[in-house]
Amino acid sequence: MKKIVLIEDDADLFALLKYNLEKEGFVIAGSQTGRGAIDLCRRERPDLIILDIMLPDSDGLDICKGVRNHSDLAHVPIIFLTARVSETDRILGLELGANDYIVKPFFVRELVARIKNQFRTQTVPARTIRSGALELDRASCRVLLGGQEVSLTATEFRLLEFLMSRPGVVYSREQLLDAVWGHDRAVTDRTVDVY
Amino acid sequence: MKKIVLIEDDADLFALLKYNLEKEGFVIAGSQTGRGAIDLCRRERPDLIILDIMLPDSDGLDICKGVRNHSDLAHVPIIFLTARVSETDRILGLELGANDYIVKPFFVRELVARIKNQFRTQTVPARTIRSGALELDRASCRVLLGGQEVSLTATEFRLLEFLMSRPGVVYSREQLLDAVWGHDRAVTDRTVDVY
DNA sequence: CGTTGTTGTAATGTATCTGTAACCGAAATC
DNA sequence: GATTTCGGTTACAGATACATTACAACAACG
Repeated sequence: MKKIVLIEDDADLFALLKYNLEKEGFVIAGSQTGRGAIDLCRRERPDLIILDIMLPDSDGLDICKGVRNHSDLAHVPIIFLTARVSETDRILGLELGANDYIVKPFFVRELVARIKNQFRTQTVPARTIRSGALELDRASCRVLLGGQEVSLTATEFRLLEFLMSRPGVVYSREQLLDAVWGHDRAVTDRTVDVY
Repeated sequence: MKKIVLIEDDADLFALLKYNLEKEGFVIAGSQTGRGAIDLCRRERPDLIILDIMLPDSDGLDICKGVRNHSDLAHVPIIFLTARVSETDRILGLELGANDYIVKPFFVRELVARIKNQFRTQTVPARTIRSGALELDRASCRVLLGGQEVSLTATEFRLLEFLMSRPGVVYSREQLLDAVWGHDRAVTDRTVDVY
């Protein structure tokens, strides 16, 4: 199930979108203010973000930048809602990293089509990751060391997958807990040491 | 070996794609102009066509139409390259017959994945799948174990078919429910365990 | 050189997960 | 209308994965 964070200050539009997107089977977390939007995304780990550009308390583009600066969120597709065609140039400015936009007023059906399109166009992660004699197969959830299968538990596998997919990158215990154990964990950081 | 015709006017991108696709084992014939693209395809009889939408001398969509009007080429899958998300609507316009598209800039890996996906979805699924002593016949919906027929219920068969057609791949209960039971299921995930 | 804080590892208790049998309702079949 | 079959749920027991803790080794610091 794909999770979407929706940032839109207009209460009516917010409700309309939430209702329709949930009917489509998406899980919606949302906020009607820009303040705290990034924290919301960090907590919710959405698969996609829908962002109104004009917010009373902040600029959607700033939120976009903030999201992109977060290593965990940098890859999450963002679709902008904008009231003016004239803004679209700003939106698609390369380094901002918007993936798509839609101009108000729009048909919900079209937004849904664009959302699905984002999910479809996302890059497929490689099936196997290699590092020296170590080989990890995402599809079969198996790990080979020098051709020999290594038996791992689910958590061990997830941790190894996370690390191997970001070779050479150093993470704190906190970050590893967030990434592998999830945000709603109730786990000491010493657990990471053990694993 | 699959042959691909590549129509892309940007010389750098053309060379990059040609290099990478050949490394993937595809045979590449190509042109950096739209003029004569259809004749090229008629000569080369490719298994797939990659087509830039914006060409200096012609519109990729016209080439697409031309290809589709040729009985020999009508069935060849076409993947579009486009610079703008906003063009995707035009591309997917039904009667044009594009099979897929990818928005620039893209990862070569993703294009390769889409190409393979085209080839994969084209192939007719085998009538029987085998795994060790187990043999599943899609047409007759029968399963043999060591030549001996095994009596399965419909749901059991669908589940086994799903798993056997993707040997070695691990799925969560959630995924299996989606695949075998359908999205509008009203079923506990423990049901998967039982099956 | 002693103290303090940090990290690796094995042991441990527990909570969760998983396999299986029994059960139940609905639909199909006789 | 009775019976069978199928699909789904539930209960229970056994397995094991998980988080924690304790302890030892080590590093850091004064």
